[in-house]
Amino acid sequence: MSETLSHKEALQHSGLKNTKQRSAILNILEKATQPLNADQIYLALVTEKVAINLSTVYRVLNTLAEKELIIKTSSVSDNKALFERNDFKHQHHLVCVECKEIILVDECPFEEYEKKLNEKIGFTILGHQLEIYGICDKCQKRIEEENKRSI
Amino acid sequence: MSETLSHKEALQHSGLKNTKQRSAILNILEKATQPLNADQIYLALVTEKVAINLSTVYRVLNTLAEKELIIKTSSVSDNKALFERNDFKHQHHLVCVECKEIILVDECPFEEYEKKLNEKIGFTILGHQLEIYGICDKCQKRIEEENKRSI
DNA sequence: ATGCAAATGCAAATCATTATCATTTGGAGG
DNA sequence: CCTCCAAATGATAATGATTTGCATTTGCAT
Repeated sequence: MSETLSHKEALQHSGLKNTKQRSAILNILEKATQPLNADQIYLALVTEKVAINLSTVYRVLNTLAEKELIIKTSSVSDNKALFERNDFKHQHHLVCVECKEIILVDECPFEEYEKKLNEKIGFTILGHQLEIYGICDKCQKRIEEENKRSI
Repeated sequence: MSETLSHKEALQHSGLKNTKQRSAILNILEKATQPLNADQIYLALVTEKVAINLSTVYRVLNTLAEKELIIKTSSVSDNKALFERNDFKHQHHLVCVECKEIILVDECPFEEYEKKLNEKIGFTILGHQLEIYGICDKCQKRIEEENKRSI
């Protein structure tokens, strides 16, 4: 299976052993459509009958994030760290305040902006993290329906 | 003192009592040059001889954030919530990865970007949160000095 | 001045995460 | 294929960040 082969290579390349637990966690994040917290990942593993300790989940996640195989982010609305696969694509999160779903988008408006900041403040930019809040298409439609019904 | 008068009015306007603790916390955040976590706020209050319980600090911060008198943010590098005054100005954080200082900037590149997202994905944007990582001017100079010395 | 609901102090509890140590495992090397 | 050992894990305890419950205090309307 070429997916686990690339995990094995990625782990090797990072000087990490290819353990069942690490591979399983990378698989979970590979399949996920949005960033997950440690507990969600743990539950997904349990659901797939992978024997693992929650403390190991935390340790593995932090290790993989340190090696940049995955990305650790956070969310203002939660007091929990979030993790997502690192495709080495540059993406941002759209967070629906209704259903809490996170939509990943590729567009980024920063090139010009970062140049401007560098010139103006002398700040050497290494990266950024952007979360956009709003309401997704689905929830907008649902809310419109509900508004119609309440008339 | 017109500062505490405006706090009193802001609290009243939000349906909250004007307690010593709330006023003191708003003052701390008013004076701060960057977002602070609960422990930093608690220590600043203690330093100013304000008698308060840490659990009250948490409670007051969450109450004020709920009423949008202050803003609750988070930082990926910490497992701690951050709080800052809400000037109703639109600002972003530049985070120096060296000294951890947070610099507030007014510039925002989002108008065009948000229009584009709305058209493309049908996402109704209500707001965003942006953290930019890099190295501030001061630390760049210090690092250059150190590099010169190590030759 | 009074009374009452909101707010606070305090301590305990909960939640999210990390540390410690005994045991297991991946994989290099022979 | 076997051995050995350092890395990794399981299990549990601990820690740090935050929240909760309840008795008491306080802001403020009357």
